[in-house]
Amino acid sequence: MAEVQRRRPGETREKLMTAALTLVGKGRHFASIGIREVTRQAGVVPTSFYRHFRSVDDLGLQLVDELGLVLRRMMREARENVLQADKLIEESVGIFVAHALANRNFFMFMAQGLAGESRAVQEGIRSEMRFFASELANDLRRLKLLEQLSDSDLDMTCDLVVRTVAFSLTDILSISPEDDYQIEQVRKRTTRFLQLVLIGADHWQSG
Amino acid sequence: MAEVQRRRPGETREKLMTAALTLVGKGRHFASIGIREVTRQAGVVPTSFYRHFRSVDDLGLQLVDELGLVLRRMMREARENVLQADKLIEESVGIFVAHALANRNFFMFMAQGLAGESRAVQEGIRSEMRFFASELANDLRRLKLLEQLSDSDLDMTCDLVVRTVAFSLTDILSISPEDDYQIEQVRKRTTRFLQLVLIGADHWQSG
DNA sequence: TAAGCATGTGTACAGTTGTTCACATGATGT
DNA sequence: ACATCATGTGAACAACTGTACACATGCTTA
Repeated sequence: MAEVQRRRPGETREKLMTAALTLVGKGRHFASIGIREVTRQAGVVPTSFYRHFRSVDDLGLQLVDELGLVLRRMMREARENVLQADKLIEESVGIFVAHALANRNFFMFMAQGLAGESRAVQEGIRSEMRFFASELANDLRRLKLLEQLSDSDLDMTCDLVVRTVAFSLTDILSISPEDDYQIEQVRKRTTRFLQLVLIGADHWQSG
Repeated sequence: MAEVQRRRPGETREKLMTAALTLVGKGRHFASIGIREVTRQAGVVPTSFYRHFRSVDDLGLQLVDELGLVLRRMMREARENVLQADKLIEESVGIFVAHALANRNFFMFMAQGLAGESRAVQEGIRSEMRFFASELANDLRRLKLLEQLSDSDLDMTCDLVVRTVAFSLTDILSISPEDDYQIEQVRKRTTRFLQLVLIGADHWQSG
């Protein structure tokens, strides 16, 4: 009676997750999305939702995990492409902006989640940011940059860097993706922000 | 038949706005709040809502205006209390944290709105932040601080300061208001962030 | 082959939603 | 005094919501 279901396992699960992201990308806020809405967007019957998620918040939590993967991919690319230290900031910001544009929906979800309504999602994203910051600290040590800073001062600096970049996210996402000029403006401004921060770190407790 | 209505004009309007803020303070996200929910919280019949607002988004817009007043009060207090330049950052951060705790719901609304679903609210909050940054730039000029910076570099610096503080907001709001220890931690960290930024600005284009 | 499991479907239902309508009240201006 | 206005009320509606249930399908393992 029903359709033939020659589908690979987890297909509907994926459809539901991308459906949620699609809705977010369309401007809806994650906190205002309902089960029926997601299933409708995914082209699936409402009941199917419960086969994979306990609630929309649960789906959000699993999205955070995938967000982690996206961030890790981004870090890897940055590490492969940023070779000389003098262009480090510009290159990194460029890669970040590119990823933000390529995974717009994911990053929108992230920006929303920071002040979202699910405490768990909030904590998940926060934890991803901490991880990102600590990896950044490792990289700086490896590149022998800011060597005079203590571990805790370096951590603070990286924390500030990650925050600054994260805030730029809201700038990028509020711009139409085709508006190259404005994107370029944000890229430049973010680069200057980070330069300012790193100059500050360089003179920290020594000026 | 109905109750006697010896009420001053705009009373229900206020009740509705504080009701919305109360819901936000209870952890709900503004984007997921409905008309009936607000009116229920305000102890008013649903129809009354339309007497004052076109929609929940409209109410949000008017909340942004009031948020502006809160921010201006905060600025005034900072200007009155911060006299000597050497304690400027610590004092300002202290005042900010105090206001964030005192007007928790308002600031939660602000944090949510930055990545919210109403483009208009988003733009409103962004504009408040710009205003705040430009006022800060004025103050720094008046206090003869960072004099060597060009106007545009000073603007950038102030922008970064405001962003950093705004991000700290999400830290503060994710902490229980009674957890004095954690609040103190955030205060210290934010202070160090700003010191880092200002040191960077001090050496900008000169190191 | 048969049993069990994961996955998907259709129907159903009670509760909630946004919105409209006709009406009641007190204040205001002429 | 009287008409008008701003504000508040209650009842009603169709549309939508989350969730439960019984059932169908194909895959896996024995």
